[in-house]
Amino acid sequence: MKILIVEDNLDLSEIMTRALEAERYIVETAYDYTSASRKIGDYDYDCILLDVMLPDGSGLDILSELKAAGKRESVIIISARGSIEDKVAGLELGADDYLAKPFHIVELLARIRSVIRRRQGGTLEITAGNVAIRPESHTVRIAGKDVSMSRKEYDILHYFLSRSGHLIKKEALAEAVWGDHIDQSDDFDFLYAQVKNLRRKMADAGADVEIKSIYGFGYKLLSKE
Amino acid sequence: MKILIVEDNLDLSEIMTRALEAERYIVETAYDYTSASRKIGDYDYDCILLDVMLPDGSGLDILSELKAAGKRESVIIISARGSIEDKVAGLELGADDYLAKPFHIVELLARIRSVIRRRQGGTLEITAGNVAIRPESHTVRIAGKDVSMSRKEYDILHYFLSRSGHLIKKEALAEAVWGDHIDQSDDFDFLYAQVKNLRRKMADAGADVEIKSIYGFGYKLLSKE
DNA sequence: ATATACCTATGAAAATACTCATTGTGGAGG
DNA sequence: CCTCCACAATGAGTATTTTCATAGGTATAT
Repeated sequence: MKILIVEDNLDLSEIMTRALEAERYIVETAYDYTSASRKIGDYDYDCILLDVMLPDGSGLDILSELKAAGKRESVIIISARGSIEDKVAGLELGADDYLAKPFHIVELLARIRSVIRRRQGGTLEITAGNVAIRPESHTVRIAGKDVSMSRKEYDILHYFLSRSGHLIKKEALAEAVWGDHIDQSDDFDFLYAQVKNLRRKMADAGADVEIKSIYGFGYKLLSKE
Repeated sequence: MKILIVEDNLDLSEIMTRALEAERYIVETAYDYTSASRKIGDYDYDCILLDVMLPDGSGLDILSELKAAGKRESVIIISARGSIEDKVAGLELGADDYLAKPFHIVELLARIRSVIRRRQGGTLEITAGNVAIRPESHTVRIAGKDVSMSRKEYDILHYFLSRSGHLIKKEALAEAVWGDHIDQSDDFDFLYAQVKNLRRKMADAGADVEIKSIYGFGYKLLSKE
């Protein structure tokens, strides 16, 4: 279980880190909006602890970005001022829980456990148009029908769905799906081949979104027409 | 480029983090021996900045573990006492560079660049017996001859070589090579199949080490007879 | 407009990876 | 020592992934 702590108060951040590591979570930390945003883009976490007040921005903006990107991380908002506005705003933006400072570490641990448990039970879907994948079951539905996908096809579709509408660079996609086995000298034939198959499967199944090519960069998942 | 900072002084750690992130490195931090050791086991970094004095152990022990595991991370030792012993001990244990506190951030950045540059040039090998792989070129040599390996075979061999002589659990191997696509309900047929092929290739090529089965657990790479 | 260079797409062949059914093997308990 | 059962290995069949040769597109410069 991988947790990201976004908190600019170093003392508090350290206390939380130690407590969570003692519980065998894998912990990473970010101290400001910028680095938090980058880390969330670069990695997948199971849970994010999000301070609202950051030196260079609001934690709530990170939350919006996250949801806009269709990412599935659970988020617990942590706010210094026990203010109702933050709580409401946070939960409306899709946060999973809220915790006001100061709090007891055991309280935090309990919330994390509960949030993670809830998430695993919930039939979480990532969707765009009539295309949906369920990471829990590794399953794809298009236009209401289950469609079988190979592993690479699934991985690519997952990557597209979690960044629906955004520009997806070939290099980033390759890195995400194929890992570090990519020589820069390589061409992207292996990628083209998979994208071709994925496109065909999506079209055959009647998907109302499609993988557009962006010349010189990569792809973008957009609704048809 | 992913860098791990192992440093118990939070102020210093934060300063370094900000400076490195500004240079577009991906930064993670650990504040003690235990969590550093775990993170190094769980992830691959390009460079590790290692403080010698940690609350619960010595950074030099982390260095030894790293080398024992055959991992290829570059390490820069950072020591508070500008002591000669630490420097000598660190470099003897295979550290790539040494930096005494206090230091200027630019100095640190220069060292990191140099260490990473050097590493990319160097023809690093991981070996056991007459079997060697060169991660840079994704190449395997057995008994002096290049042997071609498929991707999975290479990955498995890499995992074995970096843990030569140690017990390797099936679950850990599967996790490392296949990633998260493993249902616990699954059997390990896919793994058996790959191990079989790898064994045959190694034997055919005349390797003097072999993959032993450890009943109920997994495997171990040992010299023949 | 046209040429050009560079991207991207495609089908088919080749290589690789996985599954399944079956056989072999190690070790605990009788 | 034998039996049994879970674990591990195997070969063959199937599916997936990659490579290769070739063709089709897109932007830029002429």
